This record gives sequence, structure tokens and C-alpha cells, in this order.
Amino acid sequence: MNAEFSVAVHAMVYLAAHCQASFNSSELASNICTNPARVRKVMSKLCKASLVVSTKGQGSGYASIAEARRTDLAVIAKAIDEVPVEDIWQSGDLDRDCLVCSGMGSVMDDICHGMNLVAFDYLKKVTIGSICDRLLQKR
Amino acid sequence: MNAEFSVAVHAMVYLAAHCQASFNSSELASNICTNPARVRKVMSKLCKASLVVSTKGQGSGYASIAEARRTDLAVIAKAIDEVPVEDIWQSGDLDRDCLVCSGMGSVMDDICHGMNLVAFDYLKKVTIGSICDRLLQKR
DNA sequence: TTTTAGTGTAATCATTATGGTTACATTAAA
DNA sequence: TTTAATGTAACCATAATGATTACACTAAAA
Repeated sequence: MNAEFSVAVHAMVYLAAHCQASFNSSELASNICTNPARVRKVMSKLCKASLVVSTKGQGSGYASIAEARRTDLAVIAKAIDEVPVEDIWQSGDLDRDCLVCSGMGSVMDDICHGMNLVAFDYLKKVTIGSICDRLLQKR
Repeated sequence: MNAEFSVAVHAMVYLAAHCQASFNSSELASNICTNPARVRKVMSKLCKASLVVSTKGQGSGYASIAEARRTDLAVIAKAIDEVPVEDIWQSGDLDRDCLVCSGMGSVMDDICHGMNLVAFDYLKKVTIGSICDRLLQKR
């Protein structure tokens, strides 16, 4: 799971915490501590998944959708096409006679998939709203 | 989670499936499809955690421990010092006044930790024995 | 006692992945 | 018509990864 996920969550939290306003990629980049091009790349994916709204032209930028607080992190991860556990290296070789050698690849694949399923279940329980509340001490 | 985990699991499964014999790093590397030095590096960690036994000198190598089939993948991951979800990039900056900017780092850290907890729970349920049985079609 | 075949471990190298930077076509407000 | 923004691609520097090489150490075998 790379930094795009952090950028996406941070941006969505920031927008949700200032839900009346709109911010351009430079303003978001400054708060996230990255560069505007990276922010735009991530926001473009969120926008395609309808998790944020973006406008174009002068004075444009990004803003929260109405249901932003209810958006969970699993949805965000899928929108930016990320999985918690990256594909593990598949050892062995399908063409070998040895059952261990030829079978370990798919075993590791399944294990990776299994971890991703439980990790996604966990991410489903974390919402942008819950993060906002925690950050703004509204527990 | 990098390839050392694959190497470790593959090696443990191979040794457990041939539990009467001992194999050197070249033999294991050939079955895993990697190089002997890499195998030795991983096996050395497993050995320190007493998950395999190794001998030295001429004719030496690695062999299964008696309880190998009951070893679970969480124990192996810990032995080689790996976590399923690598640290996610901590966005923001602790020294900023903005609560979102200064707080997101630890939020992402906690999320990463939460995913690792559930992923480790999953790995605990997968044992070397269960993988052997699957590969050798003893379901 | 010497030779030999192995482990343990570090150093180096090539390749890949990652993130930052720059550039520019496109868009829409002013 | 100008300006300020997004969307996206290309390029570069750096970091991470795995393969390779080397070698000190160890213990069996001759």
C-alpha cells in the first residue's frame, strides 16, 4: 500500500473538515506535504469514483461530496486501485514435476488474497467521519 | 511483505514434506527458484527462531523440526521480521497548527497497525501442515 | 591432520519501484 | 481574450529489492 492511499485519505479528511469550501491542488499539497501534481493524480481517481467533486478552469478545485463523512477507507483504496498487501513473490515454477515447487505460487497467491480480504474488512469500518471526529477531538 | 516470506514458507513446506531428510541451500534454492545465498539468509533467521534446524560443515544443511506441521505463518512472518502491510507514508507534518495536517500521520500509522493485526490473525490460521496437505491433495 | 563442503554474513551491483518535477493540452471563469 | 486551474504524460533522482560474489568459520570425511 503506497503513499497514494495516504494522500487520498488526507485529502478527503481535509475536504470533509472544511466541507463548505473548495481547495486547489496547491493548497491540498501544502497541507498533505507533497506536490500538486501528485495530488491532482490522486484526486482525479477519486473524482472518477465520485468520492469528491472537481471543477475546472479559473478558480476551480476540489470539494467534498455530501456523503463524504460516511465514505469508508475500503472504498477509497479501491478507487485508487490499491491493495493493502501487495502481491507476494511467487516462488517455485509451475512447470516442475515437484508438487511443492509447482504449487507454492498459487498457495502464496491465495494467502495474499486472504490477507487482503480481512484487511479490506478492517478498512470498511474506518470512515472519513470517524477520522475527522478523532482529529477534532469529538470522541 | 517481500519475497523473504515466500522463501521462508516455501522452504518450511519443502522440508516438512521431506521431513526425514536434510537439504543444503543449493537444493532448496533450486526448488524455490532463487539463489543459495538468499536461502541461507532466510534460513538463518528461521533457525534463530528455532523453526528449522541447521547443521554446519561438510554434508550439512537444513531439516524440519518435529512440530513443523503445526507452525503457523504468523510465527514465520515474525521470525523473518516482516509485516503484511508496510508502513504507509505519513502525510502531513507534526509541527503544523492545522489539526488535520499534524494528526494524519498518527492516524495512518494506526490504520496500518490495525490492518496488520487482522492480517496476522489470518496468518495464524494457516499452518505448514495445512499447506502440505493441500499441495499433496490430502484434503 | 588436512581437505572439503557446507553455513553465516557482508559487500557490491543491476534492476525496479517510487515519488518529485516539469511540461503542456484542455477547460471555464473573469 | 486572458488567466488560473485540472488532467495527464514524460522525465529524473533516489530508494528499495534481489542476485551475485566473496570469505571467514565450521565440522565431517579422508
